Amino acid sequence: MEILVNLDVMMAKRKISAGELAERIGITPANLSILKNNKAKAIRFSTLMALCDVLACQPGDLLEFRADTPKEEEYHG
Amino acid sequence: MEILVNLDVMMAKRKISAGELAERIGITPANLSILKNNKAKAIRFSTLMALCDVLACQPGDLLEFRADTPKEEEYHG
DNA sequence: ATATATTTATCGAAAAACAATAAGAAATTC
DNA sequence: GAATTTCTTATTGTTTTTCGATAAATATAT
Repeated sequence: MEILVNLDVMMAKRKISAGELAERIGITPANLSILKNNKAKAIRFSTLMALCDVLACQPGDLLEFRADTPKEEEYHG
Repeated sequence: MEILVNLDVMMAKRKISAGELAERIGITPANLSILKNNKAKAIRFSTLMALCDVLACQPGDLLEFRADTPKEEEYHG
């Protein structure tokens, strides 16, 4: 059960690089990377807003609730 | 330009009260109220996850990016 | 290989969640 | 319409986490 940040998908759709996105939303590339790779534990609405603005999308395009990552055992055991 | 928390809509759909939701996701009613009434400036993924779990919904059902509240002038001016 | 882009890591500072609590306001019930 | 429950607002303090700044490591082209 987790929240995933699907920034990579939206970036691919918009053909925008991490560096450019970081610059346009006004955070450092280092911090954007943390967000993009699911290392963040929270997000400020100001940041989410900037992302939605620049990527022209909705929070639902960036955030996903995944109830479960099925375990190996369920496939093989 | 803002992020809105549409918790009230989802709560209405699920017929759940603020008190019960607070208890089930494990935060105080006071803090849930802040979230529900758009007074929060950020959200932890752990909280968003609990909300999505209990309400059986996606982040996109709870969070909305609104580009603009049209100003009076644009209607009358 | 060289240059560029991204990721990871560390440090410090500022912001904000959240608990606990109390008090006020608003619904609801009787 | 009074009592009761529920919700909201406010305050204080603690803890968590973002985020900037920076540097180093890694990956990705060219």
